[in-house]
Amino acid sequence: MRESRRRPAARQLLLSAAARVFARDGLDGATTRAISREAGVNEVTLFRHFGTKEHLIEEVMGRAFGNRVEKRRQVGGTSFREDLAGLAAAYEALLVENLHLIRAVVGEIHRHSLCEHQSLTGIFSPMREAMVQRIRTACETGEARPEINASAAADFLSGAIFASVLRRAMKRGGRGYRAAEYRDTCVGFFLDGIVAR
Amino acid sequence: MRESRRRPAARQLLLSAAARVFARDGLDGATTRAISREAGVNEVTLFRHFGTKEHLIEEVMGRAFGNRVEKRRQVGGTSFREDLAGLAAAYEALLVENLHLIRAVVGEIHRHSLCEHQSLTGIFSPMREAMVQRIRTACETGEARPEINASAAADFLSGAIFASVLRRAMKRGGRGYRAAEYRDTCVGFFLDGIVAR
DNA sequence: GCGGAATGCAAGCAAGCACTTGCATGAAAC
DNA sequence: GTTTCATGCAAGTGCTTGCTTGCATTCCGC
Repeated sequence: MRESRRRPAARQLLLSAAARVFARDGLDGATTRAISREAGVNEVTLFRHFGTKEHLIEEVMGRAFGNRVEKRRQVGGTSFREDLAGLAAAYEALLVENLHLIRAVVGEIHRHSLCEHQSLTGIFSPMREAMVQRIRTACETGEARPEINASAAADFLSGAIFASVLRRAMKRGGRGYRAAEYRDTCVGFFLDGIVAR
Repeated sequence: MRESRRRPAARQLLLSAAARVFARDGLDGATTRAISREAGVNEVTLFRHFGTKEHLIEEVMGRAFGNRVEKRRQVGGTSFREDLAGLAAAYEALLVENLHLIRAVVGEIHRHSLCEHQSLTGIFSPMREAMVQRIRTACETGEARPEINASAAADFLSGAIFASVLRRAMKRGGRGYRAAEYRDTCVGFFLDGIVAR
């Protein structure tokens, strides 16, 4: 990059500080003063680099979600069940890692110019795609019923994981089961259903 | 109520207007000016009634979620599958109905004094409880496998519904299937699993 | 060493914010 | 008819916000 010559320190400091402050205080709640203070940089420098707060938001979201290359979607397990459990665990870890930013996005992004699609596609799609692929393969190899809609199935499972992460983040007391335990239970329900036979 | 004598119009107008503006602009984004203008009352009246904006938020959330008596949890269907499908549809309708407020809560409530527990318990719990009950009954009557954890199962299904509502609200393009269709597919997965046998 | 780019610093501006004060009004309660 | 009380209105206070300006400093390539 051409802007990385000389002293590009401030820009990076500002971007990572902004991500933290956005996560902590929300997109609207985060002030340019707080961000620059967190970055250890003068507030003026923020505006010299990004022009407006809105541009800063766009850059932060783009880096956090958009341009991310997901490396975790390894599916090298032995069984369908193991692969799915692994994907569910990886997806949950990804969500937990970015939870505060996700909460900010869910609540506030609709009031900003940044396209909602771009910001969430980056974090939801890669993992979803991996699940869709694995389920589709399973349908072909006979591990899963062939008439299954792989996209809907992936949305179903990943949605349940997503909601559980959100629920754990909002509720004070626990729910009587631990995260990993709950995740495995979900994969079990997903694969076997709950109906007696 | 003793405060309903005389002219209690302003208070109710303010509460319903606040709910709309909070949903539209977020908790922080909503200004007392905008709320009072939407209510058609003077801004001063808002402060005379609620003292601070924070108290207003508490009242609105309490009325929207806390004191709500859920009447929709009728479970009079014939089969387990039908009952579950009905509960899922009712739950989704409830979520869609309050979606904007829920988004605001998810994104911003952690910055306000209002207890997170109270605000979300009211909207999530009643429907969840109905699901737990029905699943538990199914386990006893043999409609579902007896070793199923009814709480985890209800969280699983309702979580998937919740995430699908959020997903539809955020994504521009559709996903290739309609809401009802997807919901029924979820219930199907939930009951039967996706594994071939 | 010199020039230019990046950064810091002090100050400030216009706007918007939550919230207050003082006073007038009108309708209901007595 | 008088009192009471909810409400409206106009104005304003102190604070914070995003953003700007002008100028001094520091660092790096040439």
